[in-house]
Amino acid sequence: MGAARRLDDTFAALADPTRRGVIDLLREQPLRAGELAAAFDMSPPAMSRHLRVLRKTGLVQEDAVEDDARVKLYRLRPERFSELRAWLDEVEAFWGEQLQSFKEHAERTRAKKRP
Amino acid sequence: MGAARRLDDTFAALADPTRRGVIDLLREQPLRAGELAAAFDMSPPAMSRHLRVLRKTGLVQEDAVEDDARVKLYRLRPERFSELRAWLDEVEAFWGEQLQSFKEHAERTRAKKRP
DNA sequence: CAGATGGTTAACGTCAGCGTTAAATATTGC
DNA sequence: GCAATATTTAACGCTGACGTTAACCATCTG
Repeated sequence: MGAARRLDDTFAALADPTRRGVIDLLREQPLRAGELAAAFDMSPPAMSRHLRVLRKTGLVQEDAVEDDARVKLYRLRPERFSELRAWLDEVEAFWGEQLQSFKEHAERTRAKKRP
Repeated sequence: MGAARRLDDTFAALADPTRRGVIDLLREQPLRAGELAAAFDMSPPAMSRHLRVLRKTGLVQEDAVEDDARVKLYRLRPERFSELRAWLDEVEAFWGEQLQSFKEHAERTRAKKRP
């Protein structure tokens, strides 16, 4: 149940193009909150909330930088992506049975109509 | 660009728990629109719209059943899931470089402050 | 200490998504 | 032809997400 709720949040997080864009940028290098806001021509508060969403789902993580305590450096976190991959694997595990099931359902329906 | 838009829709489609539930059921066997509505204790119109969303993203496909032209049988369509997997692969391709990039960014920041 | 800088929270408006019921469309079977 | 069945479309209300600006907190710097 907890896992399902987390998947909800994960997919919702990824549904937003800005957030997917953020992930795309962080793929190459960690970036500061302000740099990300600028990259998407967006107000800092708006980006801040996107980052909160990504943090909450665990897709992203904020690190401090030793020189300046005001700066938050954001980077990706692999674990949650693995979870997503696990879901995909589970769904795709059943392709082979689809055709067979289709035939079975046809049988089932026909049987109901002609008992 | 078209692909990005489609990813938007795909993730948005999967963000809804009902629609993920539908996919979960269809994984085992194709089902009728009415059967799906009943399975989630939901009005037929509500389910109909969920199915429209899933159809639009191509995650699901509607087939006719030869006996009764009123009935629409829904089943999964593997192709779009592959597309999702491709996105995941792309994102995950860069894990190895993360640590290195982190160091580089630290350098970059420090250099800016002490030129 | 005063001002500037980096970031987040608060308050507000707008728009899109989800559910419901009522109506419409198409098909079946007597 | 006419009632029943399967599904979709239409119209309505509500709630939640996203963006903006203003205010707030912490930290750095001269």
